[in-house]
Amino acid sequence: MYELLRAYLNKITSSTVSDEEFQFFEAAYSEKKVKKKQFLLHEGSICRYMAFIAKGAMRQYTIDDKGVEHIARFGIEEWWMSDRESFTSLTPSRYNIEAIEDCDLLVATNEKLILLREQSPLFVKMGVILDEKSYIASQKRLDVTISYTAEEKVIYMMENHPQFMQRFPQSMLASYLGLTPETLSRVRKQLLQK
Amino acid sequence: MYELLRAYLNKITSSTVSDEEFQFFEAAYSEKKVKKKQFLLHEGSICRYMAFIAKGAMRQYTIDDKGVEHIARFGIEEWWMSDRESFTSLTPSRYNIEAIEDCDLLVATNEKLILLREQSPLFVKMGVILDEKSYIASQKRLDVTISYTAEEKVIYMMENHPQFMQRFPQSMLASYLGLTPETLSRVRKQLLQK
DNA sequence: CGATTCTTTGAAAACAGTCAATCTGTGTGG
DNA sequence: CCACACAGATTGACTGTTTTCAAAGAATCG
Repeated sequence: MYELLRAYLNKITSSTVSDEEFQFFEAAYSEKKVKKKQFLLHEGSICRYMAFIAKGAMRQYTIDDKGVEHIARFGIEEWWMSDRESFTSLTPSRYNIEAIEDCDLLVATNEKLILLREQSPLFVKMGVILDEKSYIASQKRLDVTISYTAEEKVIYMMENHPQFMQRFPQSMLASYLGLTPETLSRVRKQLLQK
Repeated sequence: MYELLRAYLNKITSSTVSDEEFQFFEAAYSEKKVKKKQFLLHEGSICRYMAFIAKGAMRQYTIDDKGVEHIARFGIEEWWMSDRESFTSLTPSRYNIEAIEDCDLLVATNEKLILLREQSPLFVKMGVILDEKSYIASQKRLDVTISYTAEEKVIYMMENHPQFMQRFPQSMLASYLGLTPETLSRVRKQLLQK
């Protein structure tokens, strides 16, 4: 499991982490399994873990006043899951993080990461790169959400996140795109006929 | 002008920056004025500056295939403007950054900031805090955009960004919210009648 | 196999968008 | 300083897309 993290670290930082430096990662992260339909985080509690998905699929979502779920993000292999606000500032989270499939995770607490940040320059580098990637991704998603029609959203999803289309139920994909499940179903049908 | 940045730095990091450390900031940032309707960044060119708005108002936007403008963000006093992707990776930007009012800016190039990052721990701290804030803000905006009706969006805007409502033209506010100017106008009228 | 959950389909209603005309306010040049 | 021009905002009528509600069909799980 740690080898997956190691390979990911090398890939994302375009470096080769030494055995010595990677030992700090092994000390910081521990293995955790979360079964399908179980939660890594519940709304109202503090997010204790920053989790690296070695295997499986998860979703992070809120529930609004009307009881409607809104999916903030999906995660699959090689993605990170956490409510960063809650994680770093130790405040109660408004998000739920749920396993959609059985998951193998590598998790670290905030204290461990503070230590790791001092021990490993590559960890710091990874953090900067990830921040930037997630910022760019959320800008793009905002753009899509604001300006695309239902059909354009679905096409965008199929082209840019085909993995998601296969692994998450339609109703969740619809919520992610800001559509109703019925609309998503109809748009898919139309697109298949072309 | 530098005093504004200094006060901001103290506020955001909950610290008091020493004269010594702040000298590095003064060396890194230089003053720049941008007049109303002029651009800090044009689509297709590389974003050379990370700008702190000391005075004025700006917007950052893209133009899509159909020629429609989409506003990614607004900025007023004490906000930062830049296309971070272009700025750090020196790639051509797809954004425009335009002054909506005459602006007084403090700008730094990427090289200067790399240096500043080594000189000033407070600058690094500020960077982490800003990343987090902007990430949280964009998650929230995504939520609003996906799940709110036109009326809810306008109410959200009035409650959370009243400064924007006053300083930016309706058409731009509409674009920011993913509405047409007509719809924004109608919703405002309805709300005033209540 | 039965029960539950998810997806699809249909019809009607609500919502926001489009197009076009009018109104308002601001700034500019005569 | 006034009058005109221009851009932005409002209003109305209409259109089209998406949602809502309800029911039937398919898939999944114990």
